[in-house]
Amino acid sequence: MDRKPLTSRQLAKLLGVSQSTISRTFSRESSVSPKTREKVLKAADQLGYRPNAIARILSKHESDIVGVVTADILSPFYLDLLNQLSVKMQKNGLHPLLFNLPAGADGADQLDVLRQYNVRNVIVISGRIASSAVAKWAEDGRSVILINRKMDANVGSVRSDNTASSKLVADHFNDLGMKRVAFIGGPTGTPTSMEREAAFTQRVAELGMTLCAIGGGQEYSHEAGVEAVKSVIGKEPEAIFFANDRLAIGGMFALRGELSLRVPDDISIVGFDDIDMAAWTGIELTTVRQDVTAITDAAMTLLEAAILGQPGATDSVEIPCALIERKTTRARRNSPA
Amino acid sequence: MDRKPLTSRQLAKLLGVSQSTISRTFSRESSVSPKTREKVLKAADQLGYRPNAIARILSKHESDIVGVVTADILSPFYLDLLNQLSVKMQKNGLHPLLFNLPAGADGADQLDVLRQYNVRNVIVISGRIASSAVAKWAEDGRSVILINRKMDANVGSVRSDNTASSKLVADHFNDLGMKRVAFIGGPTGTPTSMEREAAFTQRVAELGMTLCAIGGGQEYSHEAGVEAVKSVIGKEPEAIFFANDRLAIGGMFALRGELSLRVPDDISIVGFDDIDMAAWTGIELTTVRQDVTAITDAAMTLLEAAILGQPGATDSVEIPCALIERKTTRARRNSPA
DNA sequence: TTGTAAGCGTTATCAT
DNA sequence: ATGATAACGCTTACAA
Repeated sequence: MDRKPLTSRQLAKLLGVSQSTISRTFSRESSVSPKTREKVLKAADQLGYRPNAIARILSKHESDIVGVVTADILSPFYLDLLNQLSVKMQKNGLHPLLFNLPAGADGADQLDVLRQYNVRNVIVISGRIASSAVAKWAEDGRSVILINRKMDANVGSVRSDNTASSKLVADHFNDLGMKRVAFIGGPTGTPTSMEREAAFTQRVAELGMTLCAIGGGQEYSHEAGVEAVKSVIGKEPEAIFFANDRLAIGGMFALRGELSLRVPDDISIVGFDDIDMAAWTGIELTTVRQDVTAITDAAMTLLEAAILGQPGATDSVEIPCALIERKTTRARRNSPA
Repeated sequence: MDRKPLTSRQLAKLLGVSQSTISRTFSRESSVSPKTREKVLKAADQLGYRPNAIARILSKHESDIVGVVTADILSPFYLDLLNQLSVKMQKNGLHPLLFNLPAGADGADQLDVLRQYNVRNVIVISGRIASSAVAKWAEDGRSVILINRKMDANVGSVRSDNTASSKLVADHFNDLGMKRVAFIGGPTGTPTSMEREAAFTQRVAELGMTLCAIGGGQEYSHEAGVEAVKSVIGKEPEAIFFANDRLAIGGMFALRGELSLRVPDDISIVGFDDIDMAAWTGIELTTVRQDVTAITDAAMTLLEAAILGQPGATDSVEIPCALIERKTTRARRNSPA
């Protein structure tokens, strides 16, 4: 019923103090006598007074709203990321204004809107946003933090270490005695997928295994995994590394179903991400775990630096991944290993 | 580099018009001559002027920010919901400010924050927010739209029709010639799960089948599905209805794996939601589809009504669900059907 | 149609 | 430590 919230001016009048006194008791380091501060705080609490955030933003030119730009949040991995990010932001008094890029959008419009809201800091989870838009944003004194994406521009980024972890997979296959291995990638041209492929390929060669096939190139979807496996199975790989878990699980189902092969007895497979499904009874996929907690923690650190104007805000941090061995890899049959 | 965005006052001076003229050309139905309007628009475009949203909100007391309160967005179903909701909001010039309730939060604080931002409209996806907080919000002239949740208070809601669709499942089992069926629910006390159970139970009785077991009561998780199936299998049900797809898929894996039963040859199962996994090769779960598109469309309709102050904003709309028959149900063995 | 001026609810800079 | 008062960038009567 109290349609109009109390303003600082009204509260001030009620307490017989000046409006600035109210303002001061609600801003950090300001000079108010403990006595009046307490009086104000108590009255505010009783009457339900809250400083108006919009007015504060207008006056201070800085808001505690943080733009979060995403696109195609299909994967549970992104969900997890968004989840953790949003609770951590809240814990720090920051509020995520969400922008989900529709098909075809390059993010420039969205950043424009953010600018209208006096937002200075943005976290980008989507790979689809245009570099030029990001660069322009960063140029006029605003900050952007890229997740799992790299850019030359002067922006912060936090990414999983695709290179080291993909080598881990090659090493694992080698330990298992594999000779012929395959890679199944995500959409052609995706930096992430390309990095994983390059590192895996290189390490495979170093170890003297042969990369007998490369598949994928479509979407990061279950069905793409199914199809890719079929296109690759003719080359008789003993082990397949998939660019993510969805592909891998699709591949596993195709292998066990239509192709009548046993995983891991006949063929080993490894995914990437460690989405929660990967651990499920009946799936138990060996995979590379992206440390979402570490990623979001790092992102928050960069964000805090950006807000405080500290130098670290444009750091580029790389988060190590771990190989989680579950039940889809096994030593090669007839292998001495 | 242009750290300070152009203001309407500066633009006005540049064009030799008054500041209000600028304001007027950017507000809907205002009296500006076509000539000056065009002049202003052109200059604004060239110089990159954008009206400052924060100042507008402060002045107009209404913002195009919409609060979105969620919790435990684990399920792909919620992901889909959030995804669609966010793109549809954007399409209407609305911006979702995301609040992800941390464990133990009842949402009151989050609504308080929203109030500080002059936001009037909130969409609640979480079942965890306290009714009292919602009621209080609705009372002081603000609107809330509940998704898949019902409340007595004067608030809008859009929900899937749990009752009718659960009966559909019972009918399906009956058509298949089943005699003994079971239900596996979500967390005890969850309204959604209770509704599904009640309707299913009632219809099962009406059709003369026997409900031989009720399981679940833990989380909506894969592992809970695995465990629940084990606890229920002793009663020898011929078909099981799960309160959601995650449970059902967990149950299916347990059935096919540890329990060595064939699905659907030995036992039929049906889920709820129709998350994308349900359609995957190798899963192909028969399930009740929640029409996320219809749900989000309805939510947007309510939202628009709320914004325009129209009466429909507190409607309670129910969205029908469809039974999607895939490969986890089959006529009972030795059944005449 | 256009301009003037008074808010909107803060913060910040002065005095006192 | 506290109180005036001028921004902040807009919207909106009211006047011209």
